[in-house]
Amino acid sequence: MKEAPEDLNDGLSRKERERSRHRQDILAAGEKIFAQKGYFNATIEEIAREAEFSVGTIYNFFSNKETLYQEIIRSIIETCYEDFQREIVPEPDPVLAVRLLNRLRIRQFERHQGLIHVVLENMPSGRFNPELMLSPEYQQYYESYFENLCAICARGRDQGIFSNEEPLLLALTLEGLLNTFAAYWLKKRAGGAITPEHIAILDRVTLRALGCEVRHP
Amino acid sequence: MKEAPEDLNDGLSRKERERSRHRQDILAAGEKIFAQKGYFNATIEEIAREAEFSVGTIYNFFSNKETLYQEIIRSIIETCYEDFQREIVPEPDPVLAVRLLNRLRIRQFERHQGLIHVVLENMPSGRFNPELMLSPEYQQYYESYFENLCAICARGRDQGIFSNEEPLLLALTLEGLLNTFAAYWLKKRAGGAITPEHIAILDRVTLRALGCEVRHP
Amino acid sequence: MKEAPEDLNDGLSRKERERSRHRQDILAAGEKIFAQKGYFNATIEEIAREAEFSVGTIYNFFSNKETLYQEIIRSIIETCYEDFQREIVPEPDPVLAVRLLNRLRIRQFERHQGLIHVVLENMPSGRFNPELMLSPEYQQYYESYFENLCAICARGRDQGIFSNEEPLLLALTLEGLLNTFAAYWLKKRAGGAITPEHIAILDRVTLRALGCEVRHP
Amino acid sequence: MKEAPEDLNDGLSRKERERSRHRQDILAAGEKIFAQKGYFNATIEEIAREAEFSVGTIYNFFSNKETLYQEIIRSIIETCYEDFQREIVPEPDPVLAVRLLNRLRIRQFERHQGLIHVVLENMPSGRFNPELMLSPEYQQYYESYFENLCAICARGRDQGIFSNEEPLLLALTLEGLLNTFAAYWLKKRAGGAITPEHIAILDRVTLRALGCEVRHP
DNA sequence: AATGAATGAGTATTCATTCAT
DNA sequence: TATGAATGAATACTCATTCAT
Repeated sequence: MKEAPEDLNDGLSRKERERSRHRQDILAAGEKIFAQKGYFNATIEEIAREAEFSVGTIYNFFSNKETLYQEIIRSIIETCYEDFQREIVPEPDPVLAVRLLNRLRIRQFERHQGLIHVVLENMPSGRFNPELMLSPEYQQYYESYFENLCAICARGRDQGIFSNEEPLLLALTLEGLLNTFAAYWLKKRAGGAITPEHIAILDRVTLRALGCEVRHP
Repeated sequence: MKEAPEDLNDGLSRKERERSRHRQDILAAGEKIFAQKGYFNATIEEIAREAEFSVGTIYNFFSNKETLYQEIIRSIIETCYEDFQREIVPEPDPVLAVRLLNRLRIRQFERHQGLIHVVLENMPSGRFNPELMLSPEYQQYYESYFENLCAICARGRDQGIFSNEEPLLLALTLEGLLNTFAAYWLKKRAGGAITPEHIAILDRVTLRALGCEVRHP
Repeated sequence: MKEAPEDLNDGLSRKERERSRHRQDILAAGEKIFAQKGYFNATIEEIAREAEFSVGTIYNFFSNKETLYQEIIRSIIETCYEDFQREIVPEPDPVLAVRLLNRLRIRQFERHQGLIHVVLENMPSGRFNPELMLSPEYQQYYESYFENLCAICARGRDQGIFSNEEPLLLALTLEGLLNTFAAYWLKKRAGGAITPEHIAILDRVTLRALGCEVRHP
Repeated sequence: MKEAPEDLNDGLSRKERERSRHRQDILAAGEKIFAQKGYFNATIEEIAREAEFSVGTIYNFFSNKETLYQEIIRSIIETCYEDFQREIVPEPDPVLAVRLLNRLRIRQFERHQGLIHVVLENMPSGRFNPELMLSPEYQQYYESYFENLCAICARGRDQGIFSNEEPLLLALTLEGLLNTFAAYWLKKRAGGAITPEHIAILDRVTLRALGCEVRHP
């Protein structure tokens, strides 16, 4: 009878579910430590301690430090990407899409604090950083993301709402402002969170930069 | 009379000049290797090889790897800062100042490729990166830079040329666009340099984002 | 029932006992190499080779060379101190106590050959040696040792057996003679061990110096 | 005319005298630094700084660090030996000779503080120290010193003043007490020097240990 | 002779990775 | 599977010694 509810768990046995949970624990511990210390200053031992596993167990799940790191980043990228696909892409109104993206990005910055810069630096619009080695397979996410972002901008432009510019330029504009303001506020905030006022500013700034006159700011 | 030619060399003796040159050579080698590999993957031995000195000589000039790195970054920051003070700050016309800044930043990106991200991430508008440890003394450059940038934006706003926004927001806008576009073009370029067309786009995008209607640049 | 045999091993598991044995092996190897070469000429690599472990393993047990050295010296000091407390202190007869101390010290010299000088030079009666850095925590052993030694001398004096001198002076006298003769014989001996004749001489010399007339020892 | 006085300078030219003086300066600087830090922690650079010469100049006078050290120790040994030959050996009265030796040794301890232990550890009665490598040529000084010391003790014994023991044992006794008390007082003294009272104690202790009854202590 | 910059062999230490239990 | 002790390659850093000026 104990086995019955497993049908609800993606068809995984108890063993499999446990293994999957352990894997998640290690990823979470890794994200925490890498975010605190950076890739080179983090040690497997410390991650193991944080995950409450032994060093050897880490290696039962991930073949080496590099792989563990890439998996963590991959999961961040995937989560960010999926959020974008789910929350932003289906929105037909370009202005609303931008507003939603502003909110989403702020959330992503807040949630992934110490590692978001790795995601952003590997974007086409991110600064080249020789230390941050992302395997090329992540490129597909970035390309798809940018295509969708361009599509939104193209729609805005074609509807005469945004400037009559190449969509890619509009997308870069959006990215640049979004990331710069979010980074600035998160660095400055002394314990305080991002407020609705911040969001309002971000909406105003991004929309104006896209060439869209904003009424009541 | 032996002393005469020295008057032209900052009053330095040949020995002193040679020492200064060697120091520069090491800094140049360090910049090259750190830019290629990043701080942690660069080794003193490789830097020494690049500089055509022995390992020990590196340590005669810099007390450790960290110090060498900080000195390299410091010199980049200082150079960037001085260029800004000399070329941009004295310009009374806000629009022209922005155009000049666009050109300057592109040059800085091109010149310092692999390390410019360290400078930018330590700006108030840069992303938090636990790996990029700059000693707090550089803060003064950043503060002064931002103050000047805000002053330019304030002038533009007060003259009714830029949007009626807080100068700090205008400055962040400018920074965000500048760095995003420069990074994008430098990552994409397949050997090709930044062209005047790129600069024209940058002028158009930044000025529009600042709220300034541009006719035909 | 599996637990039964462990009760006989200080309650340590096999793993723990093995770890403890390895630690002892490293300490022994360290004592041997440090004794042969001295602190600065000994290398961790050589100690590791002697202990039949890798370099890294040494560092799993001791955080650095200095600590390893101090632990070795500490264990010698503790052993010497405990022997003294067990064998000498309880002896009520001052003359017999001195005789026993003579024998004990000779044994200690023989057993710790190359490192006994570190112990002795950190005694209040030892020569100042800037190279021999013992952490101050060992002071307590020395103080306690000297107090006990003084107590023995005081008893001998009060019983009219030793000279009517300050006990401290008697203790220093004893120390000086003990160490000087032991050192001399151990340096000179060409393979030969310390003989009963040597001990007899030591008894005669020390007791006479303490002011105690010896008949036929 | 300036050259005339040189006849009084061992027939050395000004050049030669200057060179000799520089050599002495380096030896003095070396003694100071080696005494402070010990052989391994002292650096040639620091000695050069103390001597107010460059590193290269040190090597013009001494072929390497080891040699410089040995020369310093040699000069201490020679000085100590010569003082002994001059002040103690000619004294016919054994008791007075011991008293004079006590005073001399205290002076030597005071003068050579940080390096006297090197001299003493290389005596036949000194503790074996693997770190202190004295070239075997110094052995002659030690042998001659001990022979003379034994001769004094033999005289005292033959005159019925000292115990009827082997002179070598008497000599070791003397050495042991002398060095132990001197070391103790020098370690303990809080700025205060060795006083006449200390000397009186030393006389009493050494003479009693040699079997010589002392009247008014 | 005096200088001090350059050299590079020598070593302590770290830490990702392995593997026997 | 989980463990954690053992491994050893990699590297920063030191400092005695050399040598061109």
